[in-house]
Amino acid sequence: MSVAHTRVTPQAGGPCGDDDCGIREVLDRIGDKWTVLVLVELAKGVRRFRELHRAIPGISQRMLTLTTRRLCRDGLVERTAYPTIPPQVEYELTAMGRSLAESVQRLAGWSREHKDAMREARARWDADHPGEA
Amino acid sequence: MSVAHTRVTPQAGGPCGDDDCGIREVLDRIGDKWTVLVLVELAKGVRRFRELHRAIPGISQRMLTLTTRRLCRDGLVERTAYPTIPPQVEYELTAMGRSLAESVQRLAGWSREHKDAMREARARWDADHPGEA
DNA sequence: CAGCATCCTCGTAGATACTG
DNA sequence: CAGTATCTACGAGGATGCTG
Repeated sequence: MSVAHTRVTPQAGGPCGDDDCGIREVLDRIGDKWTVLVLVELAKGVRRFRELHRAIPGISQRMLTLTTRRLCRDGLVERTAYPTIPPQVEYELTAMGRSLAESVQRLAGWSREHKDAMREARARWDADHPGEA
Repeated sequence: MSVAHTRVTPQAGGPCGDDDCGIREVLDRIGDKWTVLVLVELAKGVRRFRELHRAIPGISQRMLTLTTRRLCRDGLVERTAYPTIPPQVEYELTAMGRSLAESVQRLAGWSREHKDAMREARARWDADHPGEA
Protein backbone atom coordinates (compact mmCIF):
# COMPACT_ATOMS: atom_id res chain seq x y z
CA MET A 1 0.00 0.00 0.00
CA SER A 2 1.53 2.69 0.13
CA VAL A 3 -0.07 2.88 -3.29
CA ALA A 4 1.75 6.06 -4.03
CA HIS A 5 0.08 7.36 -0.95
CA THR A 6 0.82 11.00 -1.08
CA ARG A 7 -0.45 11.07 2.46
CA VAL A 8 -3.86 12.48 3.11
CA THR A 9 -3.25 15.65 5.03
CA PRO A 10 -3.89 14.59 8.62
CA GLN A 11 -5.32 17.78 9.98
CA ALA A 12 -6.49 16.95 13.48
CA GLY A 13 -10.11 17.82 13.99
CA GLY A 14 -10.51 18.32 10.28
CA PRO A 15 -13.52 17.11 8.35
CA CYS A 16 -11.88 13.73 7.92
CA GLY A 17 -12.70 13.02 11.54
CA ASP A 18 -10.38 11.43 14.02
CA ASP A 19 -11.24 7.80 13.41
CA ASP A 20 -9.72 7.25 10.03
CA CYS A 21 -6.41 8.96 10.63
CA GLY A 22 -5.27 5.86 12.44
CA ILE A 23 -6.51 3.66 9.65
CA ARG A 24 -4.38 5.12 6.93
CA GLU A 25 -1.36 4.74 9.15
CA VAL A 26 -1.73 0.94 9.47
CA LEU A 27 -2.61 0.58 5.86
CA ASP A 28 0.51 2.42 4.85
CA ARG A 29 2.36 -0.32 6.77
CA ILE A 30 0.52 -3.46 5.85
CA GLY A 31 -1.25 -2.43 2.67
CA ASP A 32 1.61 -3.32 0.38
CA LYS A 33 1.91 -6.52 -1.53
CA TRP A 34 4.02 -8.64 0.83
CA THR A 35 4.04 -7.34 4.40
CA VAL A 36 1.02 -9.26 5.62
CA LEU A 37 2.27 -12.48 4.11
CA VAL A 38 5.58 -12.13 5.92
CA LEU A 39 3.72 -11.18 9.08
CA VAL A 40 1.51 -14.25 8.93
CA GLU A 41 4.39 -16.59 8.16
CA LEU A 42 6.39 -15.21 11.06
CA ALA A 43 3.35 -15.60 13.28
CA LYS A 44 3.97 -19.32 12.95
CA GLY A 45 7.41 -19.02 14.47
CA VAL A 46 11.00 -17.99 13.90
CA ARG A 47 12.05 -18.12 10.26
CA ARG A 48 15.29 -17.78 8.35
CA PHE A 49 15.56 -15.66 5.23
CA ARG A 50 15.47 -18.62 2.93
CA GLU A 51 12.57 -20.22 4.78
CA LEU A 52 10.54 -17.07 4.34
CA HIS A 53 11.49 -16.95 0.71
CA ARG A 54 10.25 -20.46 0.15
CA ALA A 55 7.16 -20.02 2.28
CA ILE A 56 5.98 -17.02 0.30
CA PRO A 57 5.75 -18.05 -3.32
CA GLY A 58 6.30 -15.30 -5.82
CA ILE A 59 8.25 -12.89 -3.66
CA SER A 60 11.63 -11.81 -4.96
CA GLN A 61 14.74 -11.68 -2.80
CA ARG A 62 14.72 -7.95 -3.18
CA MET A 63 11.15 -7.51 -1.96
CA LEU A 64 11.69 -9.91 0.91
CA THR A 65 14.71 -7.91 1.99
CA LEU A 66 12.85 -4.62 1.73
CA THR A 67 9.79 -5.97 3.50
CA THR A 68 11.65 -7.51 6.42
CA ARG A 69 13.78 -4.41 6.79
CA ARG A 70 10.75 -2.17 7.02
CA LEU A 71 9.21 -4.48 9.59
CA CYS A 72 12.41 -4.34 11.64
CA ARG A 73 12.52 -0.59 11.37
CA ASP A 74 9.04 -0.30 12.79
CA GLY A 75 9.82 -2.58 15.69
CA LEU A 76 7.50 -5.32 14.47
CA VAL A 77 10.20 -7.86 13.71
CA GLU A 78 13.50 -8.68 15.31
CA ARG A 79 16.41 -9.71 13.14
CA THR A 80 19.21 -11.87 14.50
CA ALA A 81 22.28 -12.45 12.35
CA TYR A 82 24.74 -15.20 13.22
CA PRO A 83 28.21 -14.43 11.83
CA THR A 84 28.72 -17.95 10.57
CA ILE A 85 29.78 -19.09 7.15
CA PRO A 86 27.53 -19.28 5.33
CA PRO A 87 25.61 -16.52 7.10
CA GLN A 88 22.43 -17.29 8.94
CA VAL A 89 19.74 -14.75 9.76
CA GLU A 90 16.63 -15.33 11.79
CA TYR A 91 13.50 -13.24 11.84
CA GLU A 92 11.01 -13.23 14.66
CA LEU A 93 7.98 -11.17 15.55
CA THR A 94 8.28 -8.79 18.47
CA ALA A 95 5.43 -8.50 20.97
CA MET A 96 4.07 -5.60 18.95
CA GLY A 97 4.44 -7.61 15.77
CA ARG A 98 2.49 -10.52 17.23
CA SER A 99 -0.22 -8.13 18.32
CA LEU A 100 -0.46 -6.72 14.79
CA ALA A 101 -0.46 -10.16 13.22
CA GLU A 102 -3.37 -11.08 15.46
CA SER A 103 -5.38 -8.04 14.39
CA VAL A 104 -4.58 -8.73 10.78
CA GLN A 105 -5.71 -12.31 11.08
CA ARG A 106 -9.01 -11.15 12.51
CA LEU A 107 -9.50 -9.16 9.35
CA ALA A 108 -8.64 -12.25 7.36
CA GLY A 109 -11.39 -13.98 9.28
CA TRP A 110 -13.84 -11.38 8.08
CA SER A 111 -12.67 -12.02 4.55
CA ARG A 112 -13.24 -15.75 4.79
CA GLU A 113 -16.71 -15.21 6.23
CA HIS A 114 -17.80 -12.85 3.51
CA LYS A 115 -15.89 -13.83 0.42
CA ASP A 116 -18.78 -15.80 -0.99
CA ALA A 117 -21.25 -12.99 -0.41
CA MET A 118 -18.89 -10.57 -2.12
CA ARG A 119 -18.35 -12.88 -5.03
CA GLU A 120 -22.10 -13.13 -5.50
CA ALA A 121 -22.57 -9.39 -5.21
CA ARG A 122 -19.94 -8.85 -7.85
CA ALA A 123 -21.51 -11.39 -10.18
CA ARG A 124 -24.88 -9.67 -9.75
CA TRP A 125 -23.40 -6.24 -10.39
CA ASP A 126 -21.57 -7.42 -13.47
CA ALA A 127 -24.75 -8.98 -14.78
CA ASP A 128 -26.70 -5.75 -14.22
CA HIS A 129 -23.96 -3.61 -15.69
CA PRO A 130 -22.96 -5.01 -19.04
CA GLY A 131 -20.31 -3.23 -21.02
CA GLU A 132 -17.78 -2.64 -18.29
CA ALA A 133 -14.25 -3.88 -18.20
CA MET B 1 -3.40 -1.20 -2.30
CA SER B 2 -3.88 -3.15 -5.08
CA VAL B 3 -0.30 -1.93 -5.36
CA ALA B 4 0.02 -3.46 -8.75
CA HIS B 5 -0.91 -6.66 -7.05
CA THR B 6 -0.23 -9.21 -9.67
CA ARG B 7 -1.99 -11.57 -7.38
CA VAL B 8 0.01 -14.05 -5.39
CA THR B 9 -0.82 -17.40 -6.88
CA PRO B 10 -3.39 -18.77 -4.45
CA GLN B 11 -2.58 -22.42 -4.63
CA ALA B 12 -4.73 -24.04 -1.98
CA GLY B 13 -2.71 -26.09 0.42
CA GLY B 14 0.46 -24.55 -0.92
CA PRO B 15 3.33 -23.52 1.29
CA CYS B 16 1.72 -20.16 1.83
CA GLY B 17 -0.72 -21.82 4.16
CA ASP B 18 -4.45 -21.22 4.21
CA ASP B 19 -4.55 -18.38 6.71
CA ASP B 20 -3.11 -15.59 4.61
CA CYS B 21 -5.04 -16.27 1.46
CA GLY B 22 -8.00 -14.52 3.03
CA ILE B 23 -5.84 -11.62 4.05
CA ARG B 24 -4.71 -10.64 0.61
CA GLU B 25 -8.29 -10.70 -0.52
CA VAL B 26 -9.40 -8.02 1.95
CA LEU B 27 -6.30 -6.02 1.36
CA ASP B 28 -6.94 -6.01 -2.33
CA ARG B 29 -10.27 -4.38 -1.45
CA ILE B 30 -9.37 -1.93 1.28
CA GLY B 31 -5.66 -1.54 0.80
CA ASP B 32 -5.92 1.23 -1.74
CA LYS B 33 -5.64 4.88 -0.98
CA TRP B 34 -9.26 5.88 -0.43
CA THR B 35 -11.56 2.91 0.24
CA VAL B 36 -11.20 2.88 4.00
CA LEU B 37 -11.76 6.59 4.24
CA VAL B 38 -15.00 6.29 2.31
CA LEU B 39 -15.95 3.29 4.41
CA VAL B 40 -15.38 5.16 7.65
CA GLU B 41 -17.23 8.25 6.49
CA LEU B 42 -20.20 6.16 5.39
CA ALA B 43 -20.11 4.37 8.72
CA LYS B 44 -21.32 7.67 10.17
CA GLY B 45 -24.43 7.61 8.05
CA VAL B 46 -25.89 8.16 4.60
CA ARG B 47 -23.87 10.55 2.47
CA ARG B 48 -24.29 12.27 -0.85
CA PHE B 49 -21.52 12.36 -3.42
CA ARG B 50 -20.60 15.92 -2.67
CA GLU B 51 -20.69 15.33 1.08
CA LEU B 52 -18.23 12.49 0.72
CA HIS B 53 -16.07 14.64 -1.48
CA ARG B 54 -15.93 17.36 1.13
CA ALA B 55 -15.53 14.94 4.02
CA ILE B 56 -12.48 13.31 2.49
CA PRO B 57 -9.95 16.01 1.83
CA GLY B 58 -7.63 15.38 -1.05
CA ILE B 59 -9.71 12.87 -2.97
CA SER B 60 -10.46 13.70 -6.58
CA GLN B 61 -13.88 13.32 -8.12
CA ARG B 62 -12.48 10.59 -10.29
CA MET B 63 -11.17 8.53 -7.39
CA LEU B 64 -14.33 9.04 -5.37
CA THR B 65 -16.37 7.77 -8.30
CA LEU B 66 -14.12 4.77 -8.80
CA THR B 67 -13.98 3.97 -5.10
CA THR B 68 -17.71 4.15 -4.52
CA ARG B 69 -18.39 2.12 -7.63
CA ARG B 70 -16.08 -0.65 -6.51
CA LEU B 71 -17.74 -0.66 -3.11
CA CYS B 72 -21.14 -0.94 -4.73
CA ARG B 73 -19.95 -3.72 -6.98
CA ASP B 74 -18.80 -5.75 -4.00
CA GLY B 75 -22.08 -5.27 -2.19
CA LEU B 76 -20.57 -3.13 0.53
CA VAL B 77 -22.34 0.07 -0.39
CA GLU B 78 -25.78 0.80 -1.76
CA ARG B 79 -26.20 3.63 -4.21
CA THR B 80 -29.51 5.44 -4.59
CA ALA B 81 -29.94 7.96 -7.40
CA TYR B 82 -32.87 10.37 -7.38
CA PRO B 83 -33.69 11.53 -10.91
CA THR B 84 -34.09 15.14 -9.86
CA ILE B 85 -32.49 18.20 -11.40
CA PRO B 86 -29.82 18.66 -10.33
CA PRO B 87 -29.21 14.98 -9.70
CA GLN B 88 -28.87 13.66 -6.20
CA VAL B 89 -27.14 10.44 -5.26
CA GLU B 90 -26.94 8.86 -1.85
CA TYR B 91 -24.50 6.26 -0.64
CA GLU B 92 -25.09 4.01 2.30
CA LEU B 93 -23.33 1.02 3.78
CA THR B 94 -24.99 -2.35 3.42
CA ALA B 95 -25.03 -4.77 6.35
CA MET B 96 -21.87 -6.35 5.00
CA GLY B 97 -20.32 -2.93 4.56
CA ARG B 98 -21.05 -2.01 8.16
CA SER B 99 -19.51 -5.27 9.27
CA LEU B 100 -16.35 -4.53 7.30
CA ALA B 101 -16.19 -0.96 8.56
CA GLU B 102 -16.32 -2.30 12.09
CA SER B 103 -13.43 -4.68 11.49
CA VAL B 104 -11.45 -1.95 9.82
CA GLN B 105 -12.00 0.37 12.74
CA ARG B 106 -10.70 -2.25 15.10
CA LEU B 107 -7.51 -2.25 13.10
CA ALA B 108 -7.46 1.53 13.36
CA GLY B 109 -7.68 1.06 17.10
CA TRP B 110 -4.54 -1.04 17.01
CA SER B 111 -2.85 1.72 15.09
CA ARG B 112 -3.75 4.37 17.62
CA GLU B 113 -2.54 2.18 20.46
CA HIS B 114 0.82 1.47 18.89
CA LYS B 115 1.63 4.50 16.79
CA ASP B 116 3.87 5.99 19.44
CA ALA B 117 5.78 2.75 19.95
CA MET B 118 6.29 2.45 16.23
CA ARG B 119 7.43 6.02 15.93
CA GLU B 120 9.98 5.41 18.66
CA ALA B 121 11.16 2.17 17.08
CA ARG B 122 11.65 3.93 13.80
CA ALA B 123 13.59 6.76 15.42
CA ARG B 124 15.81 4.23 17.17
CA TRP B 125 16.41 2.30 13.97
CA ASP B 126 17.23 5.42 12.02
CA ALA B 127 19.68 6.47 14.71
CA ASP B 128 21.39 3.08 14.65
CA HIS B 129 21.43 2.94 10.87
CA PRO B 130 22.88 6.17 9.56
CA GLY B 131 23.33 6.58 5.87
CA GLU B 132 19.97 5.35 4.65
CA ALA B 133 17.53 7.29 2.59
C1' DC C 1 -24.68 17.86 -8.88
C1' DA C 2 -22.62 13.78 -10.14
C1' DG C 3 -20.26 11.99 -13.05
C1' DC C 4 -17.14 10.45 -17.67
C1' DA C 5 -12.95 10.88 -20.82
C1' DT C 6 -8.18 11.85 -21.51
C1' DC C 7 -3.47 12.53 -20.61
C1' DC C 8 0.45 12.22 -17.59
C1' DT C 9 3.23 11.46 -13.34
C1' DC C 10 5.69 8.68 -10.26
C1' DG C 11 6.13 4.94 -6.96
C1' DT C 12 6.00 -0.17 -6.30
C1' DA C 13 7.60 -4.04 -7.54
C1' DG C 14 9.78 -7.47 -11.11
C1' DA C 15 14.11 -9.17 -13.45
C1' DT C 16 18.75 -9.86 -13.53
C1' DA C 17 23.51 -9.83 -12.14
C1' DC C 18 26.95 -9.46 -8.55
C1' DT C 19 29.15 -9.90 -3.45
C1' DG C 20 30.71 -10.79 1.64
C1' DC D 1 23.11 -17.97 2.56
C1' DA D 2 21.66 -13.47 2.67
C1' DG D 3 21.85 -9.96 0.79
C1' DT D 4 23.08 -5.34 -2.70
C1' DA D 5 22.82 -2.78 -7.17
C1' DT D 6 20.71 -1.37 -11.44
C1' DC D 7 17.33 -1.14 -14.88
C1' DT D 8 12.71 -1.42 -16.43
C1' DA D 9 7.45 -1.92 -16.42
C1' DC D 10 3.18 -1.29 -15.04
C1' DG D 11 -0.73 0.76 -13.20
C1' DA D 12 -2.83 3.50 -9.38
C1' DG D 13 -3.82 7.81 -8.89
C1' DG D 14 -3.61 13.25 -10.01
C1' DA D 15 -5.06 17.11 -13.17
C1' DT D 16 -8.07 18.98 -16.27
C1' DG D 17 -12.02 19.64 -19.22
C1' DC D 18 -16.67 18.26 -20.73
C1' DT D 19 -21.74 16.50 -20.07
C1' DG D 20 -26.72 14.97 -18.75
